[in-house]
Order: sequence, then structure tokens, then C-alpha cells
Amino acid sequence: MFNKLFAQHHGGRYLLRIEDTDIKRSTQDAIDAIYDALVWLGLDWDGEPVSQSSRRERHAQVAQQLLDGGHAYRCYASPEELSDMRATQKAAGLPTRYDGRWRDRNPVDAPDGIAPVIRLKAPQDGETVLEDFVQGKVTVANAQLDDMILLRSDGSPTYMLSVVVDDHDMGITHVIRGDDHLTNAFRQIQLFRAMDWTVPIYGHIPLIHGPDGAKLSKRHGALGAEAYREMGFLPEALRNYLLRLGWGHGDDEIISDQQAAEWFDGTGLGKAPARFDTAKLTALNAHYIKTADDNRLLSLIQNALEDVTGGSLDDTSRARLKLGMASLKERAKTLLELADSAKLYVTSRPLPLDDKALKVLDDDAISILAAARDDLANFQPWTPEALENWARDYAEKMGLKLGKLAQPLRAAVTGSTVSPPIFEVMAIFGQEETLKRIEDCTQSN
RNA sequence: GUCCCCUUCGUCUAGAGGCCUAGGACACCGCCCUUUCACGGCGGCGACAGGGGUUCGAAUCCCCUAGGGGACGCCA
Repeated sequence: MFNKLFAQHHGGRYLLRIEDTDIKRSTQDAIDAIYDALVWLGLDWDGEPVSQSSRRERHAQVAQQLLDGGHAYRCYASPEELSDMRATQKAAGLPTRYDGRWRDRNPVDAPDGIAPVIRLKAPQDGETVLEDFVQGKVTVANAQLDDMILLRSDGSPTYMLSVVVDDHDMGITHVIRGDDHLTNAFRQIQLFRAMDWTVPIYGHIPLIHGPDGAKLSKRHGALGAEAYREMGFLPEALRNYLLRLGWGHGDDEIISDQQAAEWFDGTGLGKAPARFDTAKLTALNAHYIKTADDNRLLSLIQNALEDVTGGSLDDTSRARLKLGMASLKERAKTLLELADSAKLYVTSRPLPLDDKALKVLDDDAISILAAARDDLANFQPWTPEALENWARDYAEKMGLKLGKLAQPLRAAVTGSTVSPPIFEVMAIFGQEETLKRIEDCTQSN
């Protein structure tokens, strides 16, 4: 999202690349999940996505070039040998790094039957400096960086090689990514230098943590975008929430996409990880539901409603939902809640009454309702305002508090003690349907 | 273990030496509005990690300590 906003802000292009160099993990399902999530979130990209796996030959060619130019070498150490090496280093309290055992060794020493990897011959002295527009100037001694693998023993390019080649070939000028890539940046810079290519400008943003402060991971709170969709969040709410995680613009909280693109220039990003807070996301979601278009909301909850009706919604239900949506969306924090409350308008008689409604409809209430029904039978006009005035007048005439009349009406008409304003609901159902619902209660008792 | 980074209310943040008796938002509590539930309005609770400096003056600059995070793969 930051990449997209940054590109929009500067009139640039926001490109998508699928980094699928690990064939085992890059299934079509996994890749589709990325596209779906990005599209749902409204983070669609410019141009065609580039698939890294389709560029293997080009990557291998660059590795060969590096080899020819003396910037890379073959390493014949086996995976077992390397893991022994790390174990020894760790036991001795040393940093675990490839020790360069094949860096200057004569290839004639190469053991038989071992396919080599190709490693970058990285500078060992001096330091590499990264001018990061989020982290600031970060310097690392080259002695801290080891000779990374460019080509695996099976000849396939690693992510590190592919990223650099693709960034160069795609003309990438700016990279915004998680700061788990910060140390990779130094290695990648060395590779850019070895090829004498222009290094992109980097911004490494902090990772998002879970509510308990621990890193968000697959087994700890990290969810795919589709999970938030299923929980009834609107993409614009998620965007607004994420925007404010690690970035701020004064006291502004509700920020439109357009405003975000105008304001987001890559500055003002925090360096500390932020915790994910569902409560705040939910509050934002409530706001965006309130301001969302009624027809859009209706289509978003349609499936849930059709589960109730067992078929497609009829015209009467649709009309009622449209009339009632303004009040319904005012009360919903998620689309799940909205769908739940909207069921009111698609449930047909005889109405199931919940426990609280049953409790409200005691003998007193039933007799009040029975009398009110007769008064209502000839009442006109059937509008929310007129009905409310009627209720106030009628209650006063009968010496009742308004609630003594309104709550039983709500229970009888909606089957619940919680609903949008009852006179609005009665108006939406119409006179005939309302009277029948009242009769369902007064007659069955 | 080694290297790098971070540290303002419970959470997200504003703050770039005096505007700060530290502002906003979410959450929480109270009151108002009210036929229910919400919305909304008003008010409250609540933080500069700790310790040293520099300065007339520090949340803002420097140092140390503590705590947190990230990286260290023939993963990305």
C-alpha cells in the first residue's frame, strides 16, 4: 500500500512482481491468493505482473557474467559441511557466516560428484552504507556480510540474485518493504555494485506486531486479507487502518485514498513496530459502513441474507432493505453485524420470537397490543412520523409510558428487543404486514 | 552468540529546544440525548522506559543502562 501511495504521489508506476523462485512454495493457489488479496484491498498494480520464475535464464546469465568478471566463484561445500561449520561457529560464540573456504581456493581441488553453488565474491574490507529513507543512514561492516549464494547447485537462481537482476531490468527506482529485508539490502547493494548497476532507493518499514507485542506470524495472529473480508471488514477501512499504522499526518484519522496519495511522500514513517489493534480497525470499519453506498452494502450482504431465505431475495424484501438500510448501517460495525440485523426485513411470518421478546410480551403487553391493534387498524397515514405521533398520543390517552407500548410493538413486529427505530420498521413493513404480526402475538396467546 | 534497528497514555500516534500544566484517535468510565440498540454531544481516566550530561530552558541533542524487534538458510 505504501508503494502504491508513493507511486501515486510522485506520478510513478507501482509494479507487481511475483517472487516465486522457490518452486516448492509457489503454487498457483498461493499466487492467486496474492492477486485476490491485492485486488480486494484495492491495491491493484500498474501493467503486467512479472513472474520471477519465468526469468531464470536471464538470472543465470548474470551469474555467469559475474563469474566471468571475477565477482563470483564456485563453492563446493556441501550443505552438511556448511551446517557443521555453523554449529562450530555457534559453539565458539562466533557469528554464523560462510567462512569463504572456496573463495580463493583453486577449483582443481573440487571434489568429485559435488555440484557447486555460485557465490558472490563480496568485498571483505570497508563498509557498505545504506541511505534508507525510513531507517536513515545505516552502516554495516563488510566483514559482517558473507558471500551469498547466487545460483544453487541445481543451477536455479536464488531470490537474492533474482531480485537485483529484476529490479535493474524493470527499472525499479524505489523499494518500500519490511525491515526484515534490511540486511538483505546490504547484500543486494554489493551485487548491484558488482554489476555496476544503479542501486534503487530503499525504505525499510517496521513489521506489524500482534496485540501482545510478539511478531505477527502465520501461527500467531497473521491473517490473509481474505480473513478480514470474511470478518466483515470493508477494504477501505483496512486501508485507512493500515495507513495509520506506522505513519501519521497530524491529528488526521479518517483519510481518503485520494488524500492519502496527496499526503504520502515517504516521510513521516516510524521505525518502531506497531501492534495490530482490531478494536480500532472495527471503529474505522463502522465509520466506513455508515458512509458506504446502500446498494453496495446490500450486494455485500446479499449472500448472507439468501442463506436465510433459502433463495434469491424477492422484490418486497429488496424494497424493504433499501428503505431500512440507512438505519441499519448506522448500527453495524461489521458487514456480519449488518447482515445479521438486516435479516429483520427478509424473515417472513410467523416470526420466531427471541427470549427477550417473549419476556416483553407478557399478559399486560398482549392486552395493550390487542387494544392498540384495533386503534391502528384504521390509522393513516402510515409513515414513521405519523406513527410515532400516534404512539405518543395513544400512550398518553391510555395512561401508558411510551416504552410500555413501543417495546411490545417492537417485540411483536421484529421478534426482538433490539432493532432500528420501531416506527420506521412498521412503516417499512406497511400497515397490513404490521397488523398481521401483531395479531400473530395477540391471537396465539 | 554476532550485527543492525527501536522505546510518548492499554493501543495507534502528534510532537523536529521554549507554542507541552504533552495534543488527537481507539478502548474504558460517567453524564446528556433516547421507545430498544446504536449514532451523536459533553466530561473523565491515562504516557515522554530509567539514569547521567549539554543548555537560561529537553519529550525533543549527546552518553550509559534496561527492555523490545529484525537479520544471521542451496527460504523469500
